[in-house]
Amino acid sequence: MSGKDTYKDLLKTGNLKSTKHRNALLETLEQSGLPLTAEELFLRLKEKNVSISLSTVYRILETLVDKGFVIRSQLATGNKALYELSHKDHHHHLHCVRCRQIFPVDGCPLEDYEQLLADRFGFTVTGHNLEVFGYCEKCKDHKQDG
Amino acid sequence: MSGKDTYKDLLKTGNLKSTKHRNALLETLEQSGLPLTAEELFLRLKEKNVSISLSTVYRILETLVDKGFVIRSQLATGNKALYELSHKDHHHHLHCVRCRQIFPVDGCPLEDYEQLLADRFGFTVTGHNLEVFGYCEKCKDHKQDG
DNA sequence: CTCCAAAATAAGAATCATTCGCATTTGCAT
DNA sequence: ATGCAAATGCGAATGATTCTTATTTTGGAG
Ligand SMILES: [Mn+2]
Ligand SMILES: [Mn+2]
Ligand SMILES: [Zn+2]
Ligand SMILES: [Zn+2]
Repeated sequence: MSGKDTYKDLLKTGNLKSTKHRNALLETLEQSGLPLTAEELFLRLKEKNVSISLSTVYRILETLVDKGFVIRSQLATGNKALYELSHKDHHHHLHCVRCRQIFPVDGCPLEDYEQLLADRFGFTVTGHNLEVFGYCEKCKDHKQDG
Repeated sequence: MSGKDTYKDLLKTGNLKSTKHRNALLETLEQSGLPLTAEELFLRLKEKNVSISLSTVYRILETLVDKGFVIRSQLATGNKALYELSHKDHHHHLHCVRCRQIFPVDGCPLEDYEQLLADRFGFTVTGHNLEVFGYCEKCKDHKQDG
């Protein structure tokens, strides 16, 4: 499940060289399953004894976003960007405002809406971002707390 | 339509003093109708001969967001936050990726979805952000251009 | 109206995520 | 194996936002 060249073919489709940094970063994103910040990735790579510069993490992420292999998102409140693999099906996340946990939710409620926008406004939709805030099951009872 | 104390009552409901800066900023947001960055607000205030510091623009915006009078949002791609009045009905925006124009759209396609999230995941939704990207009517023909 | 304490502002420094510049190393086609 | 373009390391630079502190303004008490 974990090799140096696991993502060689994927990278090749983007005309990108297969480097240990790119493979390790992609593997880390895959193992996470949840979106991570550049710094979180940097730290997880360190734990795996992958020596890498934070600049390189950012550079690799930028490249992978350009190629469409990675999705970048940014919370309205948060200051750091989040990155996750895009090879999974399109989906969204629930953000618990108390414990900060992120819950992925399969599927998307916006397909009909995008068609409506095309019909009514002549707007050709190419993508969207949706983030939902609230209290997760464990935190809903503490809704009043600080 | 334009006075120094136009928003005195609104501000009072938030225990905020009615200052010329706050009134002018709120008036500018109201006149815009579209979300603006802190810097855009700063420049529009200058044009109105309102002498204000950029730090103050940020500080006022933070205060108004805390009180719920202003909505702050951040594009996944963009680096600057956008601010708009929240006293209007809940709505979303279309972002043209070519001409960068923003088109407000009344209404929200997510009410049913939020109920579904509550039922299926026990997640108590308190809010959401939705941004739709694509090509506006004028730009759709140039979809291939740089 | 005058005066005071609290709140708000100006100005610039500080912060922090992200990007850049350039020297060095690495991947990969030949 | 060789050479060159691509990738990386590392520190400096950038830019949006926040913070610090002195000064000014507001709203209310007297
Ligand atoms: Mn979606
Ligand atoms: Mn909405
Ligand atoms: Zn929670
Ligand atoms: Zn357009």
